[in-house]
Amino acid sequence: MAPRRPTMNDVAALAGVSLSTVSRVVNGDGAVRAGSVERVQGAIRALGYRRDHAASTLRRSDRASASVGIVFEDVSNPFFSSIHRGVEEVARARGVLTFVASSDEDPDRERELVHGLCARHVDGLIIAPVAPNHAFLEAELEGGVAVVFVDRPPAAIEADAVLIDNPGAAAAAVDHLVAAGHGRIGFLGDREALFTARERLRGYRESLARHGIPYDDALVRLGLADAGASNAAAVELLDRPDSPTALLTSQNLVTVGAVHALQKLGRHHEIALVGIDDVPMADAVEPRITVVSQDPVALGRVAGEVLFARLDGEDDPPRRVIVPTEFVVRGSGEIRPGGARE
Amino acid sequence: MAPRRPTMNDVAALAGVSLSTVSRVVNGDGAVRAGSVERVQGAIRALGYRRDHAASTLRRSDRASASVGIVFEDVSNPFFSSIHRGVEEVARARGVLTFVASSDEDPDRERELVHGLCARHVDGLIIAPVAPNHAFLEAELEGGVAVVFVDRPPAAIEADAVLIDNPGAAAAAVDHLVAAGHGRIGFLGDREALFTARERLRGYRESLARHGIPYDDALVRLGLADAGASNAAAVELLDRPDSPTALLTSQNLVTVGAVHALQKLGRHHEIALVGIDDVPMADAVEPRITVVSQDPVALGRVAGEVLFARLDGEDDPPRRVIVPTEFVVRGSGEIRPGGARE
DNA sequence: CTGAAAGCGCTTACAG
DNA sequence: CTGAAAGCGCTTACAG
Repeated sequence: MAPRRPTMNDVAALAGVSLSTVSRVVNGDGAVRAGSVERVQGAIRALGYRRDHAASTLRRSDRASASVGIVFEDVSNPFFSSIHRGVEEVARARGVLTFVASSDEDPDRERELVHGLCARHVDGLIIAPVAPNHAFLEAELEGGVAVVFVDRPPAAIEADAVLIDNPGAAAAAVDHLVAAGHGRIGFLGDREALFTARERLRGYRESLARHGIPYDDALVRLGLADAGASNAAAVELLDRPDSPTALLTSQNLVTVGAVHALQKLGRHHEIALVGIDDVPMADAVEPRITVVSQDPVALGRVAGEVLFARLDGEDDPPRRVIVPTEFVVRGSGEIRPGGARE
Repeated sequence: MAPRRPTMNDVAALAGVSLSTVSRVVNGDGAVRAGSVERVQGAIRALGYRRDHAASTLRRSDRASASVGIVFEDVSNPFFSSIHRGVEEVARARGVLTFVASSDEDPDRERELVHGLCARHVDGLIIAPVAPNHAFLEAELEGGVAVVFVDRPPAAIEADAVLIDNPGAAAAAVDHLVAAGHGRIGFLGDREALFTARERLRGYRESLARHGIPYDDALVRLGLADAGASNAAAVELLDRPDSPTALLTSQNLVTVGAVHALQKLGRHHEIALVGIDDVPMADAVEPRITVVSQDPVALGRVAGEVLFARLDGEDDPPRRVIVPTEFVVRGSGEIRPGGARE
């Protein structure tokens, strides 16, 4: 069977020094004679020794495991995998590895994942939260893990959060459509249980109000969790009397569904559309899709930086960091009522 | 500061039993009196105790940590994040958590990641390899980690691999284009250093040969690592005298770049295109994109199943599992030479 | 059914 | 500069 991996003891024996000395060399602890260092390093090479990180973590005073956990709704959603990428960039610079898991929007599963991750001694946690209450994190925080929320703030607990200006993004989209002459602007949104969905809806309403346009429930469809649901909702909405001349889609999958619906109906040159979140191939579609784009890699990078700042001992009160969005004009948002191009 | 997390000793003290008994209860080891079980469970609840997984791993005989490591080229590439999703699905059913990291196509980094993961005691590894040689894994394999390769086979080492039929996918695309009447079929491919790129090119050549079409270097562009490079290559290729009437794009980012190029040139209704790998929004583009689609979630699921079978003790010789692809006819691949639709 | 003791691979005072 | 010893939180024989 497997010939046991070499341990520090094996290295010590081969180098003819004590375990302590090997530990000092491995950790670069300085106070070791040059000759001993060489003998130890020779033994390490000869045996192919590598430190057992888990054992090291167990014993060392700071308990740092050089790993962090990330909990998303769905790791295969490009929005989240890009956030992961951003976190990884800053983690890598510190030799930190990342666990990544999907909550599938199940609060119970989110909690289980957090506990599983903490049981594996992650130094910190980055969470795109779904649970309505994160008080269960209190114990972990006291245990020393750092936690940063991303995309959505925590509920019932104080912690750092890295967000975009959700109402602002929706309002910018409405402003843009109003400027193009639209008065009947439909809103296709995700489930209201989600913070981002609620906040974007709020921005939509507030911007309408500022423009003196009455809010009309008949133009709003919520609870769209995937492209299929969005597609169906768009078809239904556009089939009604007094249907909207423009659509605001609140999220990338919702945008994809609405674009499909417009293509299917042959009304993609007639109905204006502005999405929140960029979508892949947005500039290969006809018309090209105007969006308020987030930079998910930047979101992840900032979340990672905030997390590591905490791990480095920063102890300011919890803060909210807002990562800027960008308005990307491409064509679909510049269609005037009736189908003319600006 | 942080009030130390409760340990098994704290539970034992509160429950008035020994450490061993607590361990038996926590591990469901059976042979404990019902009354003791209750007292221990009460203490666990009262203290909010949760087992330290890392310490448990260190001591237990099988050394299982209930975590696996995944190494991809780039975690934010949807192809890979979908594979991750598939792995996660089977891992979740076993309470296993996944580390995920990007090699960025750097063999050195791939090796470092593997070592970092093994130092953190992963039970197994799933790798989409970039290194030209994986002999460095030998030591880890002997140390007991299971390794499964996905998307590309290992080099210089025997291990399980989960792949698609790459030459077959490319050949199917060529067959389809030839059937539509094309004789000059361009090939846009990724770097030849990649197994998949080489194998798809081979399938392209073999299919041309079967159809009696001479291979022409002037129609082939390789080394396209991203959409931008592919875009530029397509523009350049189509600008030449005797340019192709159809394109075979060997990978999702390459397809995206080529689609952009065709749109930009206004030749998307004239030049046929078949891609390998599906792309997002493929059916929202005009014409809709015909592809040989892989199922990356299935790739990940199968890789996970093979990995866990090994961890369960299966010791057949290393095997290759081929996950089927699907030919998805959507429009772009059915354009005839000269631009007519089939 | 239960407990005392050893030990997983490492780090960290403590002496020298 | 170096080593012997204790101990991180747990599991696992071994006795009883």
